[in-house]
Amino acid sequence: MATERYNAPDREPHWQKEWEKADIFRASNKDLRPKCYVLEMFPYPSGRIHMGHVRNYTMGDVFARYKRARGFNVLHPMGWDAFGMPAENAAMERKTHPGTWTMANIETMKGQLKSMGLSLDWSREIATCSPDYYRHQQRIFLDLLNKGLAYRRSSKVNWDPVDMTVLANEQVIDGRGWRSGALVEQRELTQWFFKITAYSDELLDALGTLDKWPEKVRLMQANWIGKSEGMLVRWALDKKSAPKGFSELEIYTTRPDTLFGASFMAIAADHPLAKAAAEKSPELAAFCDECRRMGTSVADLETAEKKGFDTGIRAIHPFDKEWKVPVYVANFVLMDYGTGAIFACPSGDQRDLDFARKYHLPVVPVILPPGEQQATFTVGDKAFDGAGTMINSRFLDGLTTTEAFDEVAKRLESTKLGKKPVGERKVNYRLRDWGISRQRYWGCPIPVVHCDDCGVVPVPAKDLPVRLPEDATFDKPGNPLDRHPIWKHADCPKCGKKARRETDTMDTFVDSSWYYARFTSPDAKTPLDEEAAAHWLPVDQYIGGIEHAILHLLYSRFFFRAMADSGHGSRSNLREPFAALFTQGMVTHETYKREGSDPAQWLLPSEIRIEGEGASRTATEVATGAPVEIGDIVKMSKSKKNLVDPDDIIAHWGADCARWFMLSDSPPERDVIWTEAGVQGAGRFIQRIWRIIDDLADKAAPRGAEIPAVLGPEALELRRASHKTVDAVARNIEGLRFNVAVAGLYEYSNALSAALTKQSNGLDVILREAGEILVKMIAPMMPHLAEECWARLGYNTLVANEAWPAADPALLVDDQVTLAVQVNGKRRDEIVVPRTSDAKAVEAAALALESVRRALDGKAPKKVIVVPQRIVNIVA
RNA sequence: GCGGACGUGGUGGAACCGGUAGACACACAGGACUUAAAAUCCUGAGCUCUCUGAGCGUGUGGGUUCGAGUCCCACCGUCCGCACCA
Repeated sequence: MATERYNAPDREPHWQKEWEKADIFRASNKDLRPKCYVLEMFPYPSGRIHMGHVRNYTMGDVFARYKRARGFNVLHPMGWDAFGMPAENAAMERKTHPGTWTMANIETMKGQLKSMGLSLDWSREIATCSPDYYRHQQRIFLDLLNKGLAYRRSSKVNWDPVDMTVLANEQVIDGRGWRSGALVEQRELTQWFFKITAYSDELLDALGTLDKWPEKVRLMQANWIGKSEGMLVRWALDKKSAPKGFSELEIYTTRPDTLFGASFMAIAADHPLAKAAAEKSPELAAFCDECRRMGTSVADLETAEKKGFDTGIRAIHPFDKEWKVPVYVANFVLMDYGTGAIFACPSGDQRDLDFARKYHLPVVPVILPPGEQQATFTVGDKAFDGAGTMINSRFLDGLTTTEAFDEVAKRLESTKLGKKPVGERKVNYRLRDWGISRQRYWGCPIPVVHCDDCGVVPVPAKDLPVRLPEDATFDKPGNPLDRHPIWKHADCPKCGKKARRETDTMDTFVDSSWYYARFTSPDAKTPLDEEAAAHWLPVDQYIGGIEHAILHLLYSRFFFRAMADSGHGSRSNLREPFAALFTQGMVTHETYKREGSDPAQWLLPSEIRIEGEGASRTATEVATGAPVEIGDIVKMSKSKKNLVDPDDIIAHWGADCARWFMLSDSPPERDVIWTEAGVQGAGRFIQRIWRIIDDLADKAAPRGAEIPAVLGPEALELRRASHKTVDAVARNIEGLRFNVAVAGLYEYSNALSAALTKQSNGLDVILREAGEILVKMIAPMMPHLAEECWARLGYNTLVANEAWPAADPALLVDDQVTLAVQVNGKRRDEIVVPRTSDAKAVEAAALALESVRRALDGKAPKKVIVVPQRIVNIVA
């Protein structure tokens, strides 16, 4: 008996080589077995993998390996989201080329991923920064352009005047650029857009079909799309008060039913009418400026009170020429939603009510909430925005809210102002088109040329890819493509005259909007091989972080459709790319900072030592012996330095240990706390499995031994446990409840070690079965250890190629069942009866119990409820 | 403000469709082995009490039910998302 400890760091590379030699994870497009496409969100090659990657890829790998064992033809590819800002920043800081930096990172991280023992098909590897990838993206872009799904328009951007670059909203902090600290300007810039709004309804409706997506993500996307059904209503302006050239004001409302509660109109500071009015009033102009400044900072918005300024303009109520309503510029009205103008009904909208109270504007209740009396109903400081009965609303009085909406719509649609109807029904969306222009180097070039005569001219398909110039410079701010001496000079493909290349590159979300589809045919001459796409797609299980709930996942859903509609679909006419989505939680860790440091000086977990337990735990810095404060448990991050390096864990404990830890205890969708104790626990379990198999290999019957017809009780008990566990673990892996599967495996190994000390008829044969079952069950989770155990059991094959063990249904049910016995709902005892006992026999057995008689205290039971195989409840 | 999720031992968490609450693990305590330690193995443990028994117990308070962690209502707390969306 070899009682040596299992040396994971020594054995893991061996098995990784064996898998590679056997090339077992390569997926064939021609395989006839049912397919299963398992995908984890591909990483940005930032330099090294982190624990979040370890968790994400472990989950995907368990699922992929399990599905392989279940006989599926599994596609499990990996690639690199390789374009993006950090590479350019690194280029600036270290004077390397973004491409060099990125490729070096990919090499490192690929090695790290390999050391995790993932069952990946590396033959399909994609890096989005490779011209072999982005040439196809450019091709798709041109086809979208052709279909009108890509277009240019002027739009406002956050401009950093120091870095000379456009910033995303999240890069603007307190009105300043996140890197430069410069005050961000709002600039009008002509930008490229994708027409995602053309799919608003489809994207919203199809959410209903994504039943294997988390409800939370679907809800977030639905809110993001933000569909509302309302009306556009044109209000005539009182001629005497209106600026020249303005005769009406068009507003958007979702509550035309409350039209008779109108108290004032409110328009955005950027509304043309506001601008016109401001020309004559310096005070108004000043107010508008103030509103615009507010727009930059979210923190200001949160605390800002509702403010307005009376323009002096009066609007005429659509149902009453004599009724004039003041027009205010208000800081809470947004120019880019609806028409940038609203009518306000204070009794039905809290915001309007606050405003009306502040400026002493009329508040007329028009909806009587259910259960209220009109005579006594008054509006205090709470608006009522629910459904009810119309009051104070002339011809609408007595109608329900919905009926009133329809009635107003009907009347406004048939009334004319000028030549057009006063009102029309209008569905509005919060969703805006996707701006994809980035004034940066390290992204996919937008393949068009600007010609003075011909305008925007697409680069002909035969000239793709438009490659990034290798010799760009990164020594100063601004767009390296724009200042490159020759790159942007191109001849117009149409007329041949000198023209300028587009110097914007695409948002990296474009790259990740179709990589999953490219994996199905990574070498195809066209963006997609429609046969391969039809074969593999949709992705059967997609796994990634919740932070991509909206943008990446919504863009991908859009882009996949847009591709299909511009000639790059799958043969199966699929619309949704991801059939099932799982969002895993973050990896968190305690934080450590030098005592009394302010600003905090954080220390790495590896730089400190912890003593004591529980509340009396203290930490000191290893290098200096200085005291260290133990802080909150938060997401692992560079800034808090609460990082554990996967390489260190793998080198010391092995990949299986890291994988097992990631799967244990915490439900996968919740955050997991990385602790040293947890790693040790996982490490102990690995040794325990090894000892069990080692011991079992000596005690068990030889391979292929027949299971005897009659088994001793211990043997039968173990056999039942084996088959029950197979069944439970399978169901838990299918449902991605890895922590529950892990608990089942712990329980099973307890049963197995106990069985190893027993004697029973046929036990040796059952031990052999049990050992093989155990190894096959841990194989998806701890694949290296499983191979080692498989070899110890006498095989020279790979357990990675073995089928998942079949659970015998006959062994999943027991002959005897234990029933709890309750008296008046309180558990008093339990009885063991044959599973097939009838209710009468169970009742008799329960009533005969001493504990039951004592609880009944001589009283006769009123009623006895017997739930077969579950419980007996005696009602006294 | 709106929307959503979640509250279970010292800790992470389990509990299928309303049927024995606390599986499994971590931490802890005791024991075995050892010169000793580590490792390993065994045992114990929700809380309380008048302790061979009983009471209480899944954030709080109600309700439905023979029976509620699970369903319903109200409240409290924590976390997340969106944010003046007309």
